[in-house]
Amino acid sequence: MSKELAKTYDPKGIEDRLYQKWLDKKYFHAEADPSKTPFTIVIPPPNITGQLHMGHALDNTMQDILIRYKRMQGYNALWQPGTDHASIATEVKIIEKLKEEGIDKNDLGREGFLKRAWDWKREYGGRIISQLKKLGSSCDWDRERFTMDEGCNKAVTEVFVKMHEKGYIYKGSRIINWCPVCNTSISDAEVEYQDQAGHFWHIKYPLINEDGTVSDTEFLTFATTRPETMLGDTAVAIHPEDERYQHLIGRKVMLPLMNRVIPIVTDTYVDREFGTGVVKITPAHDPNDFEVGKRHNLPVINVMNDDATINENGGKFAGMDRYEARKAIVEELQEMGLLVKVEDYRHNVGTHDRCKTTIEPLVKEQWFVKMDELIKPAVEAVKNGEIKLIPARMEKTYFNWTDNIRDWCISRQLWWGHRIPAYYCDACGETVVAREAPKVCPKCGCTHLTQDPDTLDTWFSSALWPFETLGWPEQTEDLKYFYPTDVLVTGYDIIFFWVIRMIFSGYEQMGEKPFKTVLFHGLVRDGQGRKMSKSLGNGIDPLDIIDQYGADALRLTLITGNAPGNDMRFYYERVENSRNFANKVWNASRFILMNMEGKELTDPAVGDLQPVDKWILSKLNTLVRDVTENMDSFELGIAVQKVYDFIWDEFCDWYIEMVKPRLYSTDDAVSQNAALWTLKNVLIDALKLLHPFMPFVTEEIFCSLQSEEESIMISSWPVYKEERSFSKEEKDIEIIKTAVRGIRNLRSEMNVAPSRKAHVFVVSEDGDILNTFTEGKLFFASLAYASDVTMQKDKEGIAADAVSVVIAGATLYIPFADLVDIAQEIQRLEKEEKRLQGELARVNGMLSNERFLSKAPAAKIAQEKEKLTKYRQMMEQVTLRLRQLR
RNA sequence: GGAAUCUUAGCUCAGCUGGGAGAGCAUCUGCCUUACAAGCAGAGGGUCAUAGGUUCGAGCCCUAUAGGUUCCACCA
Repeated sequence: MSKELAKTYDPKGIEDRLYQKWLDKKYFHAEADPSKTPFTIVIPPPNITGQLHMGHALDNTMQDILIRYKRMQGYNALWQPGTDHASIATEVKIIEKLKEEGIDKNDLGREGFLKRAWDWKREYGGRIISQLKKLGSSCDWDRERFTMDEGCNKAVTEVFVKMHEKGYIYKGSRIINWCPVCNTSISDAEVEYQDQAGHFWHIKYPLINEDGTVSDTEFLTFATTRPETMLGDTAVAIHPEDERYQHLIGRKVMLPLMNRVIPIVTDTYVDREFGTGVVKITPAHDPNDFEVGKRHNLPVINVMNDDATINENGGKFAGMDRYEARKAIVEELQEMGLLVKVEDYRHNVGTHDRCKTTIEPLVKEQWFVKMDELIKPAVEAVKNGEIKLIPARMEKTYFNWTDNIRDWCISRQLWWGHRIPAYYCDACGETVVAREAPKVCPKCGCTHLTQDPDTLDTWFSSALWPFETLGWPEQTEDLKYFYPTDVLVTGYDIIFFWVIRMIFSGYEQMGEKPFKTVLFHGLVRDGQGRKMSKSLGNGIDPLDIIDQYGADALRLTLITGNAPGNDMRFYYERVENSRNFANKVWNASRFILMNMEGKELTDPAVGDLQPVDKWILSKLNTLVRDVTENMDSFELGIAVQKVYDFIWDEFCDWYIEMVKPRLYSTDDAVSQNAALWTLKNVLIDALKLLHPFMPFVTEEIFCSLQSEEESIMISSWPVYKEERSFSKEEKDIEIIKTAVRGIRNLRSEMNVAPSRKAHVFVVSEDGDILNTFTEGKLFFASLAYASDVTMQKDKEGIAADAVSVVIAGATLYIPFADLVDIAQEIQRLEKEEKRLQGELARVNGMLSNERFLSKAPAAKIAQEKEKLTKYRQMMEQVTLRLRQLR
């Protein structure tokens, strides 16, 4: 046990060694076991393309804290890990890599491309996992899953087929968001709106006269930000009640450049106040126009190819890029005298969140999930508290989305992902959705069927994550035991992408919520509050921080002062502080180990414990209760702050200092044993409370105190013990602390050199000297040791003692009250008096209110009565003390 | 346009259901005291954005105003 511990804590080597030990001992592994209560968290699966960033570090630290806490509490804790195939992100990366090699995706063909993708997955998929391990994550790695592994594939197909059977999945021609660069459709959630500078082109279309000729005097003027879409115009719309245009209802206009006669329709979608009150209608290239077109049975003319060039429907502009065409069209309209004016205009443009390309709304055949029915249980669950969101304000964001939900476009024109299990008959075109590829067409008997080339949105499989990882669609023991999971920890930025979709999928497939609580965290920003991003180059690599300061320091930094759902800024100063704290714990432990050297500890009788011992035990006891409460309500930042304060302030700065003289003198073995015993036991419990946050340093010390074979991570979480609550001692030591501070201040004010020692006389009310001390290295420690003498009480229970201090030849007689300054004391007491008056009024009011007495629970009434007594006593004391002081 | 959220010490932020104004860093003073200078002991520094209101009592609840951040929707 006695090994030399370094003077400063160096996490290097220690962390890897301990992690390997935990792995070897299989501490992270969980098996279904009906004799124990499960506690389950599924990891938000990181992308296989990903590198660990601060967001991951925060997310996984929080999960690890919860898992370690529950594991110590005796729960069967499972942290289910895995990775996500991240279809589009991965596909883009692979295409980039191929491009470097001079290979085009299409040259490889689907099979060849997928082979490359799987190679990529094998090469890089494990990278982020090993990075998570550096962080200390106690995931059950034996259960690692991948969203495209066999089980997940099965789950995806099963869900698709089932939902198709129920009519929740359908194929339809809709206007979708098309990314011309990625060449795929994307869902609404993937569109990111950016404020961009653009233009507002005011254009006029000539009206058609009654005789069918094109008017050269009558025009209809409107404004557009996208003139090139005019090629696909099939109407012009006005508001039905717009007085300015009543005479035009029923007439037609000539679409210039295309020489197409199109109708004027009336629709309330048109805002009379905006622009000229006239809107050109392009059903194929604008979501709103599409809806208008449907209402008026307008033809849908698609004028664009998938790469956003104009197609053959665009007449002579065919082949041009959309922006080229825009220029050409505007020029031509100007020549024709149909361009009225051009204004600068800022507006929001939809872009693809991955590649930032301006998306093109296009009408395409795609697969959709019908949301109106599916979303209902998901809304209900949050409304009635079945699923709790933390912080609660996230519910508003949640409902904001669910209330305005639209059908989910799930097909992607990509290769990397789950292929849609739909098959088309080559002969008759019949669509078959099935778990297995059909051999013959059920309609015409043809044996040639082709599978839909599209794959599914990556979030389609992520939505099944909480149950597919536990074995679904098989009814496994794991699934029955661990589902529903307990907590989901994630960033608020993917509430729409992922959280909601998991919730409705859980209810739809399992008939049960996927998790009980969702704990949201914010973004980790840089020191200037900016998002960390590659393009800015302001990202801080968590692995660098771990390398430099240790994983414990990183974890503590991420958790302290971080409230749920709030963004935080990352500062190196704070990491240093965290590292310093690890060092503080290390050194306090070293001190205790040194003093325990060669001593046999025995459990002391309660009577052998000194007031200081009882004080720290009592403080610890309260801490245990508070921290446990905070942990249970997911207030991790508050919990760790309390542990931090206890260890640094109460334990190190006061208790250890106060206890030193007992350790250094050999004349009282009983007292010494009590001190050592207290030191060791308080340290162990404090380490346990700290372990979820700082697993490595706590384990290292724990093993030095106990034995290498043991582990703090499977030790039991401390519990509140009534018999360890010593309120009298707590109060006494607090008074001593005040006295000590007062004396220190006095010395400081008098500017006395530290070599000049003070003499302290503890004097009773009658002026009898009860004890004397000489200030020295262990000056206030002596005071504490003698606290039973010092804290003589007067009849009213208030410390009436005083101290005399002799410094540099001058004798000062100081009643305790003076130490805190009489004026201040009076002020404080007056405030207290006022507070108590208010409190008494409140409690009195309550206890004389019959409605309260009849309706409130008995416990509450008893509690209030207790308070009343307490407040009365306090009031008496305060009044008395005030009289004395005045 | 709708919504959320924030405004607390020089900086960055905690402060849970109303009762003590706090932490880290920074600044200043004094200390290498045999666990720790990555430390110890102290100090200074705040009308808790502004104006009202509710309450015995408001950083916290309500209303309005100003400024910031974010999300959603998007009017061509």
